[in-house]
Amino acid sequence: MLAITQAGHLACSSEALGANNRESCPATGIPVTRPPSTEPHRALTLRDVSEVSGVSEMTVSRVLRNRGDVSEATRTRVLEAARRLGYVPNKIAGALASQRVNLVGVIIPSLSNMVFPEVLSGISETLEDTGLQPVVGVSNYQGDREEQVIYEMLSWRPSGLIIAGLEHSEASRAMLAQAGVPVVEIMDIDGEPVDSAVGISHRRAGRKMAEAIVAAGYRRIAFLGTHMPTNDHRARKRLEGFEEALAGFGLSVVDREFYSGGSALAKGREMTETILKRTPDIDFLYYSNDMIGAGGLLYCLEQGLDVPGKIGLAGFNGVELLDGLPRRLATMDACRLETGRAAAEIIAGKRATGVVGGEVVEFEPKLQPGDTIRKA
Amino acid sequence: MLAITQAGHLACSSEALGANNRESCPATGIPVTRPPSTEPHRALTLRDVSEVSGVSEMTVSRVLRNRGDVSEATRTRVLEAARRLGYVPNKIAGALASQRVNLVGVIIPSLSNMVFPEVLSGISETLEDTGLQPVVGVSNYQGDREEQVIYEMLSWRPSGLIIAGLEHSEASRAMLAQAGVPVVEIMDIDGEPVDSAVGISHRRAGRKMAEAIVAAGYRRIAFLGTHMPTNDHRARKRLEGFEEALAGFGLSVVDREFYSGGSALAKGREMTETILKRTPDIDFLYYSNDMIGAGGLLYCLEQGLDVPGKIGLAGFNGVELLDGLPRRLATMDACRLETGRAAAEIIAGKRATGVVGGEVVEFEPKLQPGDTIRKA
DNA sequence: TTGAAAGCGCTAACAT
DNA sequence: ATGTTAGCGCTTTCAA
Repeated sequence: MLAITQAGHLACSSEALGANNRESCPATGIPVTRPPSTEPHRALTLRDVSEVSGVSEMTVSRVLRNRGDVSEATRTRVLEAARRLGYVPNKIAGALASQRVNLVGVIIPSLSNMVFPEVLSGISETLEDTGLQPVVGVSNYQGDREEQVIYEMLSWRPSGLIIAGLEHSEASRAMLAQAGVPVVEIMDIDGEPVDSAVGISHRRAGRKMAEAIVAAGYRRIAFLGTHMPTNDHRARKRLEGFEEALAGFGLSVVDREFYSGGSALAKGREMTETILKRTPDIDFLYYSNDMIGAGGLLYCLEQGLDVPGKIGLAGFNGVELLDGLPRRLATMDACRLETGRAAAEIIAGKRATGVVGGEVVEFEPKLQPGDTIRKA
Repeated sequence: MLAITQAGHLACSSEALGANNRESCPATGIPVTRPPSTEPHRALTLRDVSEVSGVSEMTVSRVLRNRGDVSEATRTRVLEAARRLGYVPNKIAGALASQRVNLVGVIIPSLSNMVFPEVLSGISETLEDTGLQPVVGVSNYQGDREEQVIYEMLSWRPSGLIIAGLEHSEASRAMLAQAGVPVVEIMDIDGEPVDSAVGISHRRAGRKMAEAIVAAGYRRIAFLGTHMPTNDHRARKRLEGFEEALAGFGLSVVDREFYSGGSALAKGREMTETILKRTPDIDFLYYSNDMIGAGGLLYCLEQGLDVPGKIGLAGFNGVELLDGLPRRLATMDACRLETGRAAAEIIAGKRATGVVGGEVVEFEPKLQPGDTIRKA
């Protein structure tokens, strides 16, 4: 099942050894100066470029950063030398000296849920032309892990921090508050941000969906979602808003089913089968995400159920995937791309500002009725 | 659609200023307490902790890194002081002084294709207990962008670099070769790695699939995939291997269809419809990825086609998603998790080794026949 | 337009 | 077990 080949080749190129060590690649059999294996790799410094180009380190530094006035002649010579040597500046030293770091920490719970990579895309897209670089940390939905990641990131003194959610341990909140750089909490605005926040109100999203469902005439409504003891605050808030709105209509969720782990599509099928067998008169299935909703939809269609006539379905997130299903699942867009963009803009715009201000950007989740909810 | 609230609070606490927030007015020498609002945030240093705890900076440093012998009493006092102040070490300074950086650069083409986040999971899982931290860079399938990202990453002097693919610009290869740290090229081993490589042979994967298809008795075989002018080398190699093997049986691909962009599931449907209308006697559809394959499968089932009797289908990647489909699409596992793990192990195991060795780890892609290919 | 000196905050190496 | 000294490679500041 697993084959391992030991190639044991030497990554050797004459250029790799720098200008000041003439030697040949061992493979060719031509005499060499140094045995490569004993040569500890020494990274090039400004000094090397300085010596080769014949100008001071300071001038080399200026050229490489496009700072200050440098004569065209000098500029050319320096760039040429740097290129020839393959010089790569040491940002660690640069950052220490300048007290400036072009890194933005981004902390998300997971990479397996497409929702987060999508927000990331928005962030990285917006950061692209600001000279800032996102650095991603993953907390695995664990508070203590999140704490570690925050600590780790702050120790690199980034220009800003973007972090998913508003719920963090006390220690985490303390670190964020003291960070001295803009902090943007994303994907949820139902709560008290440490600094800035960008996202949608999940309570509101839940409420809106409930209103749409009731308006369409459904009454025996069930909820299906992830098992969310403490972790998935956003799903919990959505459910809270959902039930709150139902209560306003004198209704409540007639049954519910939870899962954790596994293929969401398959789980959606199973849960749907389970809940419909247990409570056959359900006329609407509200899923906490689109993938389980899609699984449920496939199940219902296979069973020949009348969707959306006898039974309606809705998910949450607005994932692109839904486009190819036999029927378009009703869902609600979580504005992930916009959220990522706005968060990045806050960080980018705040650079070099001493004052830490708080800004809350709320996006309005849009209902996408699809084909699985009756027209009102 | 978009609401913005300005909260404008100041993230300022007396603790943040450290123990020495009492200072003298330069002019009069009379002690004053500074108004917090005008206080530009100054990050705490070892020195602050040293002063508060009453031991030297060096000892504080030792405690914080668990290095060397420190008395339990001192240890406690230092930790207490650090905790109270909310001290977060400056890794930039630490890295510069120690010449060691616990970062591993990971460069992938995209985050939108779940394949890459999955490899990332394998990497980050394995790195977790090594003290190393992955830093992710995205190249958007663009060679020049990749070059920039490599440059940017190397300028932080990471302990290693993991990069998708074997095809890079000349400048990129030069940088990688000179990096002086282990470099692992992943997800493809058909080519000449700069240093180490981990992944599967896509040529071989294509060949294997062709053999399985022919063995099952299919003869009118079509290919559907991404439009791959220069970018998707892995898909290209797969197709090459596929056609090569077909040729061995005296067969060739009878039709082909390409797409780019959009929802893969929806595209899979469209392409399948198109190609089947154009060439009705096709008896096998080989897709370059599972998502378009799933779309095609849904289409075929809706059309009432006899799958796998009259027409067979296969995808590539072995994505978990397939589990919930009406029928399990035949596919080939690309060993993404294992690839991520092995790459991370190479980096972790090589730390502090001066020698640059090359190691090639090949995984064997496994055919998952599913329910869309006839039993031979 | 260019150069010299003085750190940035930490750790290695060497005292004590 | 703890402290002292001398940088790490760069940029800031000031001088020429």
